[in-house]
Amino acid sequence: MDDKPASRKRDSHATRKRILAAAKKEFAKKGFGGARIDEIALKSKANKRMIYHYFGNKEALFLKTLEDAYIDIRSAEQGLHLTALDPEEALITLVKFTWNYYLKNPEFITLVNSENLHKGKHLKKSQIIEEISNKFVSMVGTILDKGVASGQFRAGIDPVQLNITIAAIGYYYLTNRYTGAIVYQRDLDSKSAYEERLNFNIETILKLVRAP
Amino acid sequence: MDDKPASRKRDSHATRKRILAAAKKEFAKKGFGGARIDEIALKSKANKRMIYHYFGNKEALFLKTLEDAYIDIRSAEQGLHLTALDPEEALITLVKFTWNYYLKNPEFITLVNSENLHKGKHLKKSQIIEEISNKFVSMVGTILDKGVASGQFRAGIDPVQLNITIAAIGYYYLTNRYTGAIVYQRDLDSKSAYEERLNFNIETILKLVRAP
DNA sequence: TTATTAATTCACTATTTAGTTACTTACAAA
DNA sequence: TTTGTAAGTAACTAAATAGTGAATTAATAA
Repeated sequence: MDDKPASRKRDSHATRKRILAAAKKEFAKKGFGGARIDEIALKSKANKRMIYHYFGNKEALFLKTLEDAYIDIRSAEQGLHLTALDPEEALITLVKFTWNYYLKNPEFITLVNSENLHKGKHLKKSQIIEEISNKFVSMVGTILDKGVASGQFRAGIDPVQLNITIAAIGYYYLTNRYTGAIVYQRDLDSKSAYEERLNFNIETILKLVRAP
Repeated sequence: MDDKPASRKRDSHATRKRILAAAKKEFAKKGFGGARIDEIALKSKANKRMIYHYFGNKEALFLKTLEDAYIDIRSAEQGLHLTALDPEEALITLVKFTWNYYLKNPEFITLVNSENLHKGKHLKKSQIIEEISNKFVSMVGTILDKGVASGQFRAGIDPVQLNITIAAIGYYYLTNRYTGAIVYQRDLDSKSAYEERLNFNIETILKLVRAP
């Protein structure tokens, strides 16, 4: 029936995947400095030597993990086909998507935080990030232009600043919800708290872009 | 002339201060997991044994460092006397202050990030944080109430959500400016980029709160 | 002066760490 | 069936690592 044997004992592709999955969890959980190669080897059920064989060293493994995380979010964004929507609907969809992606992929946030702690030294070496970012950056620009043309949005909004703001209002809340809960003495981590925040964020962005 | 000798050879107060200053830098630079006690001992020119003598262990030292950071920002905020200002002026001042504090105290951001990576486990043990946070949280509530009463602000804005948003739009930009510069292919780290962002943030908050 | 206390130092441990050397084993093409 | 290649393993190293035990030294109060 199967073209390939059901249980290959040697499978470099599968081993690489297991290592990357374990690395994502470990780096996300403890940051680059706190992550342990031995732990990644254990959790991926790969021999530690294979990590060095496939990825070279800890820093290169971190970069690959980070690249994969960016590729995942950017391709999911492309799948939204936002430029086909009504401009206001497109922005609402983007705010919701961004929020839900961060919520469901908490590793993304902590990986990015860890990389910024190191001032972007790993990502700077990446060949792929710039090209996958281009489409993403121009997307919001296109939405804004359409909204200005239709009279729904005011003119002169910088798409990069807007993009950063859309990310910020979701990202900050989620990454800092633990200290936030202590400072604000409120549960920020429940389903109803999430709903409330998402609605507030949509409101924030719409009030920012809408024509007077 | 001097009441106390100019160069005391034994000075527990000074030693503690040097240790805390070095710990702040080290934890901020490498996160809790990446920070090294030996490095803190070296940089503070204190014997490593003194760190354990005064602070117990790495986690307790981290908590003390974090507490001091929160105490510093909260007392600076209290010094603004925002509730005495016109409500709109008060919010603008708070947005500016928050931005400039993050910019001039980058350790605050990375310490808080590191603590959130560990889901707030250290700060939860803090006795002092809740009480210093109370005044801060109610401050924005008072400003909002005054603005609603004067007709400048719309009613129904949650002061906690607003507070989080004011922090978010500054914090996210600054903490993620390194990966941001790569993704957006723009220098986010120059004086003019800072000015531009601060203006955008003030606009975002005013459009959010102003009465229609 | 002397006894007490607290600041400081030194030398140490047990464990963990990233990374390596040298090997064995499965597979597939010839 | 042979043989080259790549997947995988085991055992190791040198340097770090958080944390300690026990001694020494400076200031101070009696």
